Amino acid sequence: MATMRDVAETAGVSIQTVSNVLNGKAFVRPEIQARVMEAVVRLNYRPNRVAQRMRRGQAQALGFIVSDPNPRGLADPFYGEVLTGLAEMARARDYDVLIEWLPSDQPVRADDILSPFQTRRIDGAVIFLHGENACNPHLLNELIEAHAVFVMLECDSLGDRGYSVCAANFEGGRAVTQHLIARGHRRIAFLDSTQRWPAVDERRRGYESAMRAYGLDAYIMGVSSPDWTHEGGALAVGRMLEASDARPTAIAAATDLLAVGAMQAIRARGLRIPDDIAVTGFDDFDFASFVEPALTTVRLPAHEMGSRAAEMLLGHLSGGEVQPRHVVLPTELVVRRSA
Amino acid sequence: MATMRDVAETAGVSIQTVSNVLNGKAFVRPEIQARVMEAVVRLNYRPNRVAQRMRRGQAQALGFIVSDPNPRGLADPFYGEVLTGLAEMARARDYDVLIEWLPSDQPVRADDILSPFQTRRIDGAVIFLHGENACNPHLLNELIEAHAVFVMLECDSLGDRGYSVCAANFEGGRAVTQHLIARGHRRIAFLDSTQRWPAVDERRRGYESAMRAYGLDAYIMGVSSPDWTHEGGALAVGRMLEASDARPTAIAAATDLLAVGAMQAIRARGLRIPDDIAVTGFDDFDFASFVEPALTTVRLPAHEMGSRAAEMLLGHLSGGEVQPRHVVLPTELVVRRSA
DNA sequence: AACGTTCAATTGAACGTTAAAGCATATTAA
DNA sequence: TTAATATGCTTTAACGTTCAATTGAACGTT
Repeated sequence: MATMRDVAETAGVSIQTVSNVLNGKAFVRPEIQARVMEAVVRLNYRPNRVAQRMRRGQAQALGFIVSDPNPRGLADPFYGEVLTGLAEMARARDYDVLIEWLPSDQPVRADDILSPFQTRRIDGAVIFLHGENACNPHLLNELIEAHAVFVMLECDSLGDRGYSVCAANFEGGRAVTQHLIARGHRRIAFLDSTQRWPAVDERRRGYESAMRAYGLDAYIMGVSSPDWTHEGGALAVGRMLEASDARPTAIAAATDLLAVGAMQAIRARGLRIPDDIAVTGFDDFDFASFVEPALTTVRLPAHEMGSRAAEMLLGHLSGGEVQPRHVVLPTELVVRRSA
Repeated sequence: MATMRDVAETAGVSIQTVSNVLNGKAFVRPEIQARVMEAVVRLNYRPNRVAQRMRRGQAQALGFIVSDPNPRGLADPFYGEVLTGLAEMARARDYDVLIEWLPSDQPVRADDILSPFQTRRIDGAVIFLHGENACNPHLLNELIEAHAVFVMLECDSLGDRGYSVCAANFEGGRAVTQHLIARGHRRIAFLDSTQRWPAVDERRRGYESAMRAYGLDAYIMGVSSPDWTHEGGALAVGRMLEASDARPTAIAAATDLLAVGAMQAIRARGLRIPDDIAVTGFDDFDFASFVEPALTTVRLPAHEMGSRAAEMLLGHLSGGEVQPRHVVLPTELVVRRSA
């Protein structure tokens, strides 16, 4: 592989001049510029990014740090979409994207996240933490104190000490509940995990807000173990259907996966959707339009979350003032046939 | 951030001795080792990976290079699963994983793939190319001639000049067809895109092989535009259902997405699955068990494809002989209710 | 003619690490 | 006792690039 030195020798100039031509930092005579560029092409020279990173003291790379106990890992399409948005934006600015998948289901330690910063592999990171790790104040404090540059997804608890990009979970929860109410439902249950997760708490508050606005009683169904899975949703809803005399006419699930579980349990008991019980989800996963009946749900702006987060990181890294520090991107009610 | 120099000064030894202690390259007196380690802990020293990469002349990073015209990008769960397997293996060997998403739907150029190698950002790559890019011999030749270290997914046309990891597409196609035959079907159509794609060609050959073995006629239904989508599948199957007098009793689709499209078209005409027409897919996407009826399909070993590919790359990079060069991982027939 | 300016290129040093050679000191062999 | 060998740490140099300082020429001013 040709180095700058080779180019310099071929063009008959100094190494620094080659650097100047390539980076446009200083004025170089057009004639010499042409000679350098010719050598660059002839030798098929490509700058050694590692040497650049070394000399410039910056990694020119962003990390995508995800912690999720789910064994399917990054296969969750939400991550893929976020990552695509992130990768597109990074690519446009010639930054690399590094994947940091934290497989453990134990509490995330600050070191797990700081490590790629400390070893100078990334300049900044988009961080998504699942469940109870999501807004852990101790963890966040450690990151701030270490001066890590990062954007949290679905957690805006850092005020002016941090950046975040969130979906409008509250509004989404309210919109889907209002939709159910407008369809005439009055007994509407919210299907949730018992494991806390701030993003989902917002969805539930949106639901509660809508219910309150219409003077209706909220009814939270907690799914415990297996958490956040369709099996868990099916189990919880199944139990409810057998026990209950005043069963709800609609179930608003906190995620599409829980909604699918609910649908399975409902159908397994010979009930019809949406006639006997309406079901809504949240996320608008791929399969939402494939299930029968197609799922009414709330779409997350996943792709844009990735690109906006990258934009904020890159803005901060290039020294600009990034405002606002906390972005909430709109969610969208997608009405299909399940409610 | 502390450097090796700081550690050396704190411990009262030379920089090289610190390096020796940390890398275990030369014998250092236990007493001095302890002093160095103490300084490392006290200063919270972390090796600068960029400097290591620079000095050692290797990136300690693997790329995951994907080209897919689909605008949803990496959101396809297949990529997520592969990536998870890749990331786990890389992490275990302390390699980084770099995402290289080639968004274009134009032919992939060798430079797109070579660029991260030439700029020294990766040592090796797992490459997945979609559709007609997949086994483009010119492209592959250029990669080989540039001495790029890579493992192709779903393309084994390189003989002893390259590495590959494939799913047993042929066997999967045969197995699912045999399953349909065993269920009594005789008129079985294969639902495919008209756009060529070697991995899917294998599936079709598996289908044809099974059909031939039972003396049955193959019937290929080509889906053109929109390619590889469920809309495309629905359109093609819809047309077939209206035109045909001798309609098939089963449809073996080349992908789950096409299968879902087929199911929608079938249901839209008031026919029942599997009673009137049985449907099978290929991929075992998340939603395969959520559609109604749950889809009989063939599971791809996506996670293992990622980890095996990483293993081969790492093996090659550490100078070992990697055998075999071409790995075919078993697929698994997953029988659900659609066939 | 002497001087300061500007322009266009060069030179030297540095980023943090590791390979290789170097140099003491201690140990062994003749 | 002396040379050969082993041990344990240090010094030097280098990876490829960019920053900062420097040189030398051309030019205009007084």
